[in-house]
Amino acid sequence: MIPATPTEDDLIAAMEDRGCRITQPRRDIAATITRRRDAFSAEELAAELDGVGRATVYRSLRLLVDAGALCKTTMPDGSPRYSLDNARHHHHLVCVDCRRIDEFRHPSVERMLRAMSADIEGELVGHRLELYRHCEVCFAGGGSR
Amino acid sequence: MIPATPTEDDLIAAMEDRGCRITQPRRDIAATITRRRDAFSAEELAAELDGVGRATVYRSLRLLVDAGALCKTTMPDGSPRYSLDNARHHHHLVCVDCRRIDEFRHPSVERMLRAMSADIEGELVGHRLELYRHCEVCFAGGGSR
DNA sequence: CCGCTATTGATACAAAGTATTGACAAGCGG
DNA sequence: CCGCTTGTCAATACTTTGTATCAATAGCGG
Repeated sequence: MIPATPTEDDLIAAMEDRGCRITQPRRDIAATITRRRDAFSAEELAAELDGVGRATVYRSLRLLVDAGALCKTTMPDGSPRYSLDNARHHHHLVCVDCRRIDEFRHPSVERMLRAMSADIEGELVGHRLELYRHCEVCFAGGGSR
Repeated sequence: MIPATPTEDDLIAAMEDRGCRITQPRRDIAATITRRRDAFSAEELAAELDGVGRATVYRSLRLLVDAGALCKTTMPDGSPRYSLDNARHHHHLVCVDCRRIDEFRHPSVERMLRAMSADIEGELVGHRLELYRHCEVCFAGGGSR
């Protein structure tokens, strides 16, 4: 079974599974997130959701990240963006031009982690890996402008 | 030649090399950074430097990161810490308990990047890799408390 | 020693959240 | 069906990690 991009209902189910009440603001947030295809910042999302408090947006984003339905990715400048979580375990490929975020999985990542854990003292508990690139669209379109 | 941990003079030289004036605040910052062995936050450093403005601390940290004398590392919660940069190209091994930051180099990282760049469209321009662990000291001392 | 200009400290502002608070409202217990 | 408990809400204040502005100062080059 290939994990597909989560739908609005998937997001709502993810919140339900965590024992949360399904409120109108949370429905609105789930709908708005799934409607857009690209990665977004918390403030962008809040701006799109008139009538939903900023704090509620942040709380819901954290909820969805904790539930594994969303990913929080770090841009090269350190600012965060959120995107739907498609696959079980993956890393992010971030376009430094258009800020598009793609997920990828590559066996060499796991191989690298295995190789390193043998050489590292203590116990590995997690990692963060992000790759920055000019995506194929931006690269073709002339990288510098 | 094995690159050693930078000294106060190395930090000052790094700033000089960038065409900066060597001022008393910058001397103080270089001295304070090299005196402590561990990673630190910008606010911690500013608190230790009475008489040096917060803005100056942040400006100097950026300068030293740009000059390659310091590394800015992201903790699992996303907050940044600074540490002296020992080696040319490396990644960070962050202890989630004591927040100690070690540098490491492992050929499998470069191998992974090479393997992936073949499978990735566009042009890779950078990456971020951090490994989180319980370090050998904290692991031995009983990880949970 | 003088003057140019980088640098400074103070302060305000910005971005990305978190904590608090009073108001609701949803579900439950009877 | 009523009332209570408790989760959630919007608004707002605060926090953290910086950056921008600006008048005053102090390096450095001659």
